[in-house]
Amino acid sequence: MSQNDEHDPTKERLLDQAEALFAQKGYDAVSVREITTAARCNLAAVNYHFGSKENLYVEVFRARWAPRAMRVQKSFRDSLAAQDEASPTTVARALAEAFLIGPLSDEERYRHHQLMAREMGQPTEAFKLVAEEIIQPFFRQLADMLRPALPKGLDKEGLMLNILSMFAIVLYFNFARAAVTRMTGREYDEAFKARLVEHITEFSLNGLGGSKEEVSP
Amino acid sequence: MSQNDEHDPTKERLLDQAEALFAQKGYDAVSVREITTAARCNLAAVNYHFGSKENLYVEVFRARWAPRAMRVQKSFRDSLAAQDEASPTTVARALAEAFLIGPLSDEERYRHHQLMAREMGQPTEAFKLVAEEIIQPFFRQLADMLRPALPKGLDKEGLMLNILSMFAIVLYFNFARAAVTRMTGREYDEAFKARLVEHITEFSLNGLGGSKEEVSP
DNA sequence: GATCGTTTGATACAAACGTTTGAAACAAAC
DNA sequence: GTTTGTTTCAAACGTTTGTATCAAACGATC
Repeated sequence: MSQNDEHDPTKERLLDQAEALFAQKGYDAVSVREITTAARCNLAAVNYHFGSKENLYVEVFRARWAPRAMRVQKSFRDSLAAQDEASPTTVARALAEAFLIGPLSDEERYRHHQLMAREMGQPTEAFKLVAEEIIQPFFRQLADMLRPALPKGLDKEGLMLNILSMFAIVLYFNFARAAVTRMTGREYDEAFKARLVEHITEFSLNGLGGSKEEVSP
Repeated sequence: MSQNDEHDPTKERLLDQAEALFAQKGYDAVSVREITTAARCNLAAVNYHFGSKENLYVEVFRARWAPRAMRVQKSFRDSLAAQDEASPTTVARALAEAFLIGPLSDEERYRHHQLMAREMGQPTEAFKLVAEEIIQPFFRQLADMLRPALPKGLDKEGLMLNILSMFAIVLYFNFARAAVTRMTGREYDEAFKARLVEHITEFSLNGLGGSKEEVSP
């Protein structure tokens, strides 16, 4: 064998272009020809490297989406570690910052959440991978962080609903940019994203049981 | 002319089946043959009645989606009118109830929010219609209701962000049922939907400036 | 009951789809 | 320099796509 590493240029280009197109248009609206043209390679390359269009889609999640999700999670943990303690306020702000500003470029973030939203609404084979290896472990971490600061009477399910709601908002403000821009009249520049972080932090506080705290750091 | 009313059985069946399939699979994953087979009519019927597949899609929003959105809004206004006053608490609860329980069957609600989520992430011609005639007027109503109860210092944009966040949560718990069921282990039965209404009401309160109130009615 | 516009039906069409093929090009090993 | 395994390429495969065509069936009006 000659290689099992990840440095085949054609394969890399296919993954990049496939992800961008799948995120932008959805699986069925993208043709293999469109992907291979964008990746400047032959039509047969998809079937040679990935076996099928569907395998390529799943591989996009394994090789591109999941690593990027890990980077976002790390960004969240780092900015939280810089705080004195993990109060609901600091957790909420760190989460909003990681997912709305964080380590990703604007285009990366858009791709990331478009793909996520599509899988949320219509789970495929890729969702199993994403849920088991990325989302569930992260939610467990979040729950462990927040549990000590919980108000009495909030059970495990209630905590999960709160975490889901925070994610719903973060997801929405990323994947529905067009709608948000239309409703607010604002583009996603740095000022607006900072505003969104403030908003999400404040909005999430009550659910997280931190309504008695001050929002500003 | 023989008719301009809405009682052509074939046309109606086409709209029904098209909506169900578009919601379930997305525009590109559904073929005209699939729609006409489901509607038990000839292949040519789509082009005869709607001119093209794309027109049919837009017409689904005009003839099915929009009227249903109006029914949900009416349900919201009615349950709010039964209250003494439109406090943030009652508004939040009425909204959650209208969109999670409300007048729609479970399948209707699922269709409705699937289509909405798709248009949010990737707006088409249909989104213009939906935004201008349904969403924006409703948001204006909501803003007018909430404005008197606003805490000081919450500007127009902040109010819009709060409304968007409430909708993000409501949308998410409807269109991402599969993901929510996976994370919580709960099916969307009456008990869970009631739990979700409670959760959303409470979660939204801080953002809406009602954190000083009691949640239970 | 003949005539009209309207709706259905079977069929045809070119274009695009995902996938397969087999030969050419390539790089490394001997 | 030949051999070997890997990758790329143009071309073609059989299906399926959205749309067009046109005759048959229908329903009301005269």
